[in-house]
Amino acid sequence: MTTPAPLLDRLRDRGWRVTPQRRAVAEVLTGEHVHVTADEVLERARTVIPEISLATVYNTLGELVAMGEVLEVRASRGPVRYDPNVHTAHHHLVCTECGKLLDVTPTGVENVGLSGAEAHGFVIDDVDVTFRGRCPDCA
Amino acid sequence: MTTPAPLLDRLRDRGWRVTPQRRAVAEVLTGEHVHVTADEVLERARTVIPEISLATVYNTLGELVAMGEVLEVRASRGPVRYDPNVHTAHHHLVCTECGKLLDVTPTGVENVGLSGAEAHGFVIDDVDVTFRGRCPDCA
DNA sequence: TTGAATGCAAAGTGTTTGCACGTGC
DNA sequence: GCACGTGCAAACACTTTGCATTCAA
Repeated sequence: MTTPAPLLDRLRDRGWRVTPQRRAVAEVLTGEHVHVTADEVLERARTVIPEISLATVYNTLGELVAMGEVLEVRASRGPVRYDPNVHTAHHHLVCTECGKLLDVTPTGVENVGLSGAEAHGFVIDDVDVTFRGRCPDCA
Repeated sequence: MTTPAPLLDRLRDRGWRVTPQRRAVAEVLTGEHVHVTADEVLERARTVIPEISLATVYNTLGELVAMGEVLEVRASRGPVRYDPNVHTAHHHLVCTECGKLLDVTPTGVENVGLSGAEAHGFVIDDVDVTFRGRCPDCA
């Protein structure tokens, strides 16, 4: 139905052992769902593999994050959200009241970076820009 | 020894009931300690009020955050850090390996903002910019 | 005096881990 | 076949909560 996840191919190439569970998690993330929690991934993966466990979901998500295929997004409260949209630069807008989370791509922030001296010797992997406020419903 | 916390005055003006515990927490945050955890605040506050409880520390920190006097900083793992430096615009640099946390004030990022349309009707309170990477020790 | 703040401990939430069993390569 | 992945449940780290007691104003 959806596109046949090139994600899985990439993972196999990296030596990933492809199991039904991992495939299910990858498929959930390949869909259009933008910011899912581990529980939501579990719930959706269960429609394909009813016996998949939360531990496996966490394991898999953790590996995907480590491989740079998925981004962790933490709002002020509540569980971590996983964002499979790593290939389009974007930032986040989060409601401190209800936790609503939106993508934003403000103009003029794309080139946020650190000069050599400012990096304090760090190897920078990524920059996370989060706008906090209250959404129309909560304000 | 340090400056006599105008923070407390500000809080009293806002109708805060000033208790020894709250004073102790405020004093910890008035010091030069940049990014403290709730436990560290407890530990330091105990040197003044040995019987202060963790619950009170959390209560007080939560109120200070709600009042905008303290900022919450969440690294990838571990407990929330509290940053009393709200009056100088700055961003954070965090090591994804060991959790080390540094302040940075990169040039050219000060005016990060959202245009009306981009805000999606949100009332923006603040912007949080976090650079993630590995520190010299971990890289 | 009196409502707000405190301390304690128990409950909660989200995530990680240990280990026996199962399975992709 | 064997190392790696899985499911389960218990452990875990951090934070919040309920309630009787204390105390700042």
